[in-house]
Parts: sequence; C-alpha cells; structure tokens
Amino acid sequence: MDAWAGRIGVVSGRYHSHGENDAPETTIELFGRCEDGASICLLVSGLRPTFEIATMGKRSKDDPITDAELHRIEVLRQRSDIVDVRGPVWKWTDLGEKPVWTVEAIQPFNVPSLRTDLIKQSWMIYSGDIPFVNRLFLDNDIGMHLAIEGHIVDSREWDDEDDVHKINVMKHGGVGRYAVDRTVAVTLEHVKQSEPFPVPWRILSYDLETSIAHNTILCAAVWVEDMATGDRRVYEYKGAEDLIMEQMTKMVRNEDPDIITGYNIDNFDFPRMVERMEHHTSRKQWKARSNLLGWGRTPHLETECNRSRTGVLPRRQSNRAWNLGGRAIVDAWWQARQALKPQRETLSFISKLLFPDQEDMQKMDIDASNMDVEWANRPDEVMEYCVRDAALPLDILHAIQAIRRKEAVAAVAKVPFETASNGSTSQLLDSLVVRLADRREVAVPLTGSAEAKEGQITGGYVHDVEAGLHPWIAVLDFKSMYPSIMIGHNVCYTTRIDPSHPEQPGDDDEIHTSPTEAMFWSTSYRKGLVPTLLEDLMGQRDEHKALLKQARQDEQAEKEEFHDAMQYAVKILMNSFYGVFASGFYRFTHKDLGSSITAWARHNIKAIIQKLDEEGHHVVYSDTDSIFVRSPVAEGSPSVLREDDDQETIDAYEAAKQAMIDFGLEVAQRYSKDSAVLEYEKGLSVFFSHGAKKRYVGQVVYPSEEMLIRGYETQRTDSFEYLTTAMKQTFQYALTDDGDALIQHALETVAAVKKHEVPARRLILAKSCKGRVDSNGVVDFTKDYARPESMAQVRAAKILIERGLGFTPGMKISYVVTNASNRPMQVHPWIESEDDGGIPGYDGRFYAERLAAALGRITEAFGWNAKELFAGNRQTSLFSF
DNA sequence: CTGGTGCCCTAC
DNA sequence: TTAGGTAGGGCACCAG
Repeated sequence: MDAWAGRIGVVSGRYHSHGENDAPETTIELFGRCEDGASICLLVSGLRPTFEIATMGKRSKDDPITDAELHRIEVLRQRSDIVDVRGPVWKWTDLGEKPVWTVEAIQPFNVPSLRTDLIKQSWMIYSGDIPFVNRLFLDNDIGMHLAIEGHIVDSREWDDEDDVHKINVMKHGGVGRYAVDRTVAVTLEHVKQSEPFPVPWRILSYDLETSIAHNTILCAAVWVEDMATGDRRVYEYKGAEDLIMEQMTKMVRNEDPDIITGYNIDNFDFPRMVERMEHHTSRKQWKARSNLLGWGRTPHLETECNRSRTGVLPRRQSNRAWNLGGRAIVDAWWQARQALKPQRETLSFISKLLFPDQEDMQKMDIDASNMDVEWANRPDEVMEYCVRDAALPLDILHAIQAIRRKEAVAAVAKVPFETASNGSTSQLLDSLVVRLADRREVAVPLTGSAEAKEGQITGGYVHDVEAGLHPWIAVLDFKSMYPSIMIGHNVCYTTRIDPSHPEQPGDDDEIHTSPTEAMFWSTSYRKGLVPTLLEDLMGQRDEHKALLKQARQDEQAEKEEFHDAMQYAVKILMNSFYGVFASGFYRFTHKDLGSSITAWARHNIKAIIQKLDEEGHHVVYSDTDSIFVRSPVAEGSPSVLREDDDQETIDAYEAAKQAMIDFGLEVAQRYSKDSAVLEYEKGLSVFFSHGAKKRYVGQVVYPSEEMLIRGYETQRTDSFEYLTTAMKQTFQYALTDDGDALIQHALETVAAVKKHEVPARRLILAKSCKGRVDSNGVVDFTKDYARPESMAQVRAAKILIERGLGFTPGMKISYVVTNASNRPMQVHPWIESEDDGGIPGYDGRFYAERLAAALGRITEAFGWNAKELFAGNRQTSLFSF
C-alpha cells in the first residue's frame, strides 16, 4: 500500500463504529482537502470512547482511596458494557481533589446510557459529554490544519469491479468507498498539528428556480470554484424534476466540494429539495433517495441515509444549520447579514451594496412572483437569471472574506472548519478550555451540571449623559476590559474559593476579593485555566499584529490578509469568554464568575469617574469601559473652524487640540494599573447628545478626522433612508454649531415628506420577521409573537405570502406605511420587481411625524421641538394647547 | 392621553 | 428542547 504524507485542512469529522462487541473498534473519519488540492477522507484508528468517574461529595488528597472504592471499581470492570476501567488519577474538582478513573465504553453511542446508569449508582461523571471526534482534537492537541503520515487505501480513479478497494477501505474502518479523491488510513499518533496554511477549498454555490403553483423545481444552476486558482465552472439543469436532482447529485459527488453555499439555502433551497425528495420517494427507498439528494461524501448506503446527522443526505436538527457528511453548508445570506448588517436582505440589495458598479449583476429581468409564466414563456432568460443568482453567493463570500475568516477562527480555536462556520460560541471555547483542563488535571464537569443561574447578573455601568454640545472631549477606553479583569483577578471556575470547599486560604494567602465578596486564589497559589488561555491569546494577537505590520511593509498581500484574519479571530475569541462564562449553562460556569467580573468593571470605572471629577475634569459620559471627559483647554478656545477664520483662531484651535491630546495621554497613563490598561482612544472637538444613554455623536479630530455616531437612527437598520440622510446632515450642522442651518434643514425635510415630494423608495422601513413554516408551507406566527397582527412586519409578510412571494423566517421584511390614521396602521410590502415597489403611495403625515420626532430630539437643543418641526413654525404651537 | 407591554435593534 | 452576557432607547399597540 502506498505511503502518503501531506498537510490537510479539515472540514468536519464523524465516527464509524465497527468490530464485534468483544473487540469493538471506532474509526474517526476526517474529511477535508489536501494542500495539493485533492479531497481526502482520513480514517483515524486507535481512539477509544472514554469518560471519567469519581465518587460523590467532598474530598481532598488527604482522603486515601478505600478498599470499598476499589471494590466498586472492580464491579464496574466486570460489566459487559464496560471495556475497561483505568486509573485513578487525582484531579481537581469543585469539591476538592479526587481520584478519577477512566471508563472505556464499547462505542461512543453507548456512553449516554452508561453515564445515566453510573449517575444512578452515585458516581460523578466527568468529560462525559465530549463528542467523540472532539476527543481526537483534544487528546492530540490538533486543530483544523493537520500534518499526516499514513497510507492510501483508496483513490477516486481506481476501478473497483471486484470490490477489492471497497473491502480494503472497510478493513481500515471505513463504511465503504468514499466520494473523495483519496482515502488515507492513519493511526492516532500520526495525526499532528501543522502550521496554518490557506486550504485550497472547493466551493459549490447553487440556486433553484421553483414553480409557485406546484412547488416543483423548474431549473437549477451551479457554480464550482477552486479557491486556490479562482477557476470557476458552471452547470445548468432543466427538464424532469427527478432527473435534475439526480444529475445534480452526480455532479456534486464528482466535483466533490468542501463547502456548499447559496443565498438563503438554509431556509429555502435545502428544505425544498428535501421536500421534493420526499415527494418522489418513500422512506424505505434509500437508494432512490441517495440518487436524488445523496450529496454527502460517504457512499450511498442504507445506513448513511438513516443517519440523523452527518450522513449522505442533508439534515438539520430543528432550526440549526444543515449538516452533511464531510461538507460544510454555509448560507451566504446569513454570512452577509452578520458581516454587513444591511438595511435590506434580498440578494439584489446585497449585490448592489457590495458591487455598485456592476449593473448587470443587479438587473431584475425576471418576475419571480410570476415564475410559472416566465418559465413557460422565456425559459432561457429564467436560466440566465438562475445562473447569475448562483454565482453571486461566491462573490459575496469573497467580498466579506467569510471563508478565510471562519478558517482563522477554526485555526485559533483548534476546531474543524464546520464548527467555526456553523457551531456555537461555547463549542469554540470548550475546545480550548477542555484541552487545557486535561493537561492541568482538572476534571471536566458535564454541561448543565452547574447550579442554574437565577435571574440576571448586573452588567456594565452607564453614566448619565448631559444633553447638549460639549467641546474638547477626550475618549478613554479600557483595553479588553473583561478579559483583563479575568486575567488581573485570576477569575476562573478553578480558582473560585468556595466556603464549602476543602481548599481554604490561610492568613498569609493573598487572594482576590471582588466587590460582590466572591473570592479567587491568586496566581501564586494556582493560575486559572481562563487567565492562562486569555494571556496566551493576547500574546498570539500581538504576534499576528506585528507580522501583519511587517507584511504590510513588505507589500506581501497574502501574508497581510492571513495575519489580519488571525488577529481578528483571536480578538473575537477573547471577547467571547466573558459571555460564555457568564451564561447559565456552560460546563465551567458559576454565577459568581460573571457577576464578579462586571462588579470589578463597575468599581474601576466609577472610581476613575469620581477621581477625574474631583480633579475638576468633568466626565460627560461613560459606558461600561469608556470615559468621555472634558479636556482642560484654554478658556474661550474655539472647537469649530470655519473657512474664513483668521490665523489667531486657527492657532487657538490647534492649541486646544494639542491640550486635549496631552491631557488624554496623561490621564491614560496615570489611571492604567497593572493589567487594567486605560488607553487614550480618540479626541473629539465636539460631543453632542440629546440626553439619552447610548446615543451620541462626535467630531473626531484625533487620531483621524471623522464623524462618530452611536445609537441614533443613522445606525439602525430598521430606519428609512430619508431619515438617516436628513439626520446625518443635521449632525453636521450640530457639530459646527450652525443652529440656523440645522433648523432650516430640519423644517425643509419634514415639509417635503409631508407634501409627498419624497420618492417612496427613500421611505422603506424594514424589520426582521420571525415565524415558522410547516411542511405544507403554511407560516405560523403565533409561536413567536404574542400578537402577530399588531406587528407591522408580520402584516406585510402575510401579504407577501398570500401573493406567493415567499417568506423566510428571520429575514427582514421591507414595507411602506400607506395609512397610519387607524390602529393598527396599514402597511404594504415593498416589492423590488414592481414599479415603485408595488405600493399605492405613502402616508406623508406619518413619515413627517416620525421624521419630526427623530430630528426633534436634536433640534430641541436649538429651540425647536418635534411638534414645532411638524407644524413648520413655532408660533402656532405656543397656542395650540 | 397615559402608562404598560412586546418587540427590534443597538452599545458595550 | 438548546445554549455568549446586560443596559438601554424607542416605536407600535392597546387597555383604561
């Protein structure tokens, strides 16, 4: 058999159980792509399913193992469903140091029932809910980029008329011939971590056009791209529905992509294909089902069709991401929504946003709401449209660098690509925390074993804002506040001092006591897992940032992109720690962790605010980890420069700016203490707020020149463009203290919309709309909304559904208010393909009122309130009440 | 008209 | 069945 060595990127993994009960074997199948471009299935043998047990109750190293305990272990060893019991090893637990035995089960799927049984027999279970594939990543300390030394057991080009290769694959623990270029067998010890490298993924993007009348698939288009070269190929399918599906399935298995994408495939294309598969076949016809939709990397087998996850057929558990054996399914809609937070979420809107110059990409030449007629009359154009819509998701994923960013997250968290793209935050952290716990001999509790968190913990402190304009504001920020608190105070599940714990500090022990009175060991006694990991991540980030800078200098674009993605991934991961550890369910959670972190944060920031105030430096605003403080500049210093200003004024402005910078840097230095680093983030020549927390605007003059807006309607995706633009202009005037122009502009914009002089396109509102679609396509809103009919976006969505225009739960619904004089107000969905969105006009009064309300908060500081803005003058309103 | 509730979206 | 957190503003709706 040919030896094979090389580097691979892992998309996802799963396991296959085989062997007899008296000689059970479990093989891990890792799927992915080799550095040379070939796809691969790696068969890893040698890992056995295990978990750990210990006795109940408190314990310390002073309590030796008793004969009774050894007897209990011996009884377990005799059980037919236990292969072996090894140990013990003394490990840290929240109830003291305990001897921990390792129990080997027959197969991974036997673990849950065995676990339950042992709990009934009063055993504590540790590491008992780690998915088997994860065990390999943890034990070998590997991530998604691997270096392998194995041997080839199968290759795509080999003929196999007499099943020789199939039998060989099965002999090495496989389920049969995999639909990959090469299948490589390897033993546990030859699976090693490699340096990260850009994996030459193959991505497939597809789009279906379907009949509105019959739900059938009319045609399909597919693009396949090799990321290494950028080469793309297109496939088109039409004709009988079952033939379309069979041909597509053959193509998928032949092209063998690692990642499958499309626009809204999670909620439309995949559910539709499964539904059509079920229409054409019964559950028993596994072969026919495989032929229609067997897109996984595994052979077409009955067992593969019956797998509830990572099998040959696409599946999903409830509303989570779809899964498929050996490939990752990444919806371009979801990625774009997360990355761009767009105002609207249709494919055409996103395309226009990302590729404004490419008009042919956006041309809407097909009436999707009338697809059956369009297909009957001009099938070629429909196909062209379908081909274009299949290509766009690839362009979108490139534009937002979605794949490389997920790959970087996977590399940092040391998980397969699929876990980074579709998994939860706690899975990413688990990967790092559990592997360190194993190395440190800390027992790993089960998820859900922690005491449930009752109610909410108190969060960050938000200082009241003073309404109005404030000149020369220095903005100071704590650098990674929560992570640095966790490091600085050694906050961890494993360092918390519980009054009932056998391990108690003596008088000489220095400990950290939080404002909530929770106590933590200092690092000199024992350093926590979390502080260790966070420090390591901080170091990694600095490294990548330095290499990024170097690559930029050397103009090495690829390297620059890589280190930027890596440093960003590290940042994301670091910021996830607090949230997961403050959650109620994580395995290493205790309610004191989260509340201590936020208590320290509030304590620190309030102390600084008070000290600054005592020094005479007024703090105008503060939120969680930031402080906005008035700088001591010369009295009468200008904070705005105008074109005709004389040199003296310019000099005074520059002097004030310099004073602010000096002040900011000085304060940052003086108030930084150990790991709590206060940074001088930026300087504002003017800061404005109407007096509401989390809503402000500022003119940044250091380190760059820009307008900074937070919270206001300009930042919100459920506002309308006309308001957003008007408000931005208003802020410009506010920051230059030009009250007259500000009021004039506000009055004009309100008056214009009142008189219907504004095109409806500028008044589109959009809000996310939940709902559940059942198998018949009926949408139920009552599970998500207390009163669905009272939600404007639901009413608009119902009109869309009625007209056969499709509805995706979670997607934004665009609508225009057509009549707000009655409650609930009348709304109309905006339909891009129709003239003027297919709406019968708009309610000018409604929009004028909303605009006046929003702008009125700003203009109030300049003497005009919302009612006056709406009326258009101040006099009448004085007498109107 | 007012106050309470449900919901969305944002800042950190 | 399903997994990062809390603080906060503001809108629409609805009961009284």
